[in-house]
Amino acid sequence: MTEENTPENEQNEQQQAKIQAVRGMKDILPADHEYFTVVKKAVRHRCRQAGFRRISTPILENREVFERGIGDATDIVEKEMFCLESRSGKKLVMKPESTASIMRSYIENGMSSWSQPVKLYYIEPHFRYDRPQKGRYRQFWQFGFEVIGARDYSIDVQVILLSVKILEDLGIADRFELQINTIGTPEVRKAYEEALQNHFFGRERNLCEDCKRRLEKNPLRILDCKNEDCQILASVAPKFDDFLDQDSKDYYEKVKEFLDELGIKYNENKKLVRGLDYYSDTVFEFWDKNEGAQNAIGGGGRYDGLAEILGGQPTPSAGVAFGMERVISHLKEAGVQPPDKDKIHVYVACLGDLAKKKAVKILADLNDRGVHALGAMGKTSMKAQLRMADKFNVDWTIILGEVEVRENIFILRNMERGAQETFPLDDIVDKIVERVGEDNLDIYNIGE
RNA sequence: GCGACUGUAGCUCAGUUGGUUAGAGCGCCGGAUUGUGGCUCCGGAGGUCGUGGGUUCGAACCCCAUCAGUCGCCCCA
Repeated sequence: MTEENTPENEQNEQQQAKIQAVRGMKDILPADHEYFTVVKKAVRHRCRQAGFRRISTPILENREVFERGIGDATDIVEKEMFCLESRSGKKLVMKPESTASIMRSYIENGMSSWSQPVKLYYIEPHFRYDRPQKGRYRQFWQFGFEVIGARDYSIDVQVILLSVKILEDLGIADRFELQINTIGTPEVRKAYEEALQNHFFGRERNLCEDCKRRLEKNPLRILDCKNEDCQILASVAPKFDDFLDQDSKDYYEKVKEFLDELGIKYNENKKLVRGLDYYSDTVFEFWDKNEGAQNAIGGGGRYDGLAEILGGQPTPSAGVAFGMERVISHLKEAGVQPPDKDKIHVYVACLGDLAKKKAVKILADLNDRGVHALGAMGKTSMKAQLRMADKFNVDWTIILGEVEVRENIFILRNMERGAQETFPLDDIVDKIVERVGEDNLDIYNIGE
């Protein structure tokens, strides 16, 4: 006997190694989807009301879209992108966010010829090669909306308002604090960045490693660094307010004025600098009141310069994005219960093959009329089938045995009371619809 | 990318100073007189002790590596 043929090895061959999900990737199970559905509906509802139309961009983009759009010194581009290469050697990336993709699409599809501004919303998966943690996955969903092709503080405010409305609809608005700031126009920012660089040049040794790197490409973010030495140096750096031009100041004042008018509370945060380069003027984030900047659930702002960076005409725009998983974890913490749309109304229990044949037809007829019905799922005994009916928490169980089939009748059992009635089999669909109630039927018509 | 902690059935966890066939609760499947759920009782299935090496007469337990998760940093949704 050779070693390969021992019983032990045969067993090993049969038992395949378990395969697990890729790091940072999570299954969305039915129970999770109930929450996703709630969020998606809230988003769609509010976006449609405000005249937004849905867009989806491909998961794969050319790497340039984000290197140029987000900025190649940002953490997202430097170390958080899922990069891959096409067979012909093209540098591709799984989109880490949607704004740059949507702007690419806007330019490519000639949306500048649509009525301006173009209002778009999205609910899409995104990918970041980051270290997984709670509320931080390598594949995660974001919803967001963009108003492309107009510069008007009322737009910035409406974007914020829409965000607040969705959070209110979901019942979690009071868990967050809106942080706002202005980072000026691209021109002002550039001048300020140069002044900052001049300030920090020669004092690099006092900066942390990250900031030394930032100094070259994105000095603005040194101000946001949490390192103590960096903060000390930053505190004596040129003040942004001295560089901010009157137009941006007025713009920012108007944003605040309009927010006040709408009764939207906010916290002015001079240190708020978003991690994506394309922002200008208004920036904002929604922070967890308990955790602060940690795991912000959403953020956005104005990005007037993005279109040009991506090779389009000057196209001032503003938008916002939210993390679905983070929103959902707040829904769960807040005890928000999603409605049970998967509720089963009727279970069909059958005995014998003839009854089973009838049951399959009855199930199809009930489904057609909008009744959520289950049955004929491999259980044979009446006990097992009723137990299953109970597991699904149905209101009614149809009992169809050999006797009933022969006599062309069926038994209808009220599961809560345990009472049973007998009816002619021919009336079964109407009878069930009557008991379930027209209002509870699940009917979908295209075009309605 | 850095640091710390964790990893035993589908889930939540026991598992004594390393010592024979690894346990519980819940869940799942089935039974408790002939075709009837929930409660109760009884029974059953299900575990390469994350994975791979090493130390040892002997490892779920000790060591190393690796994978995954959680927390913190960084950053963001």
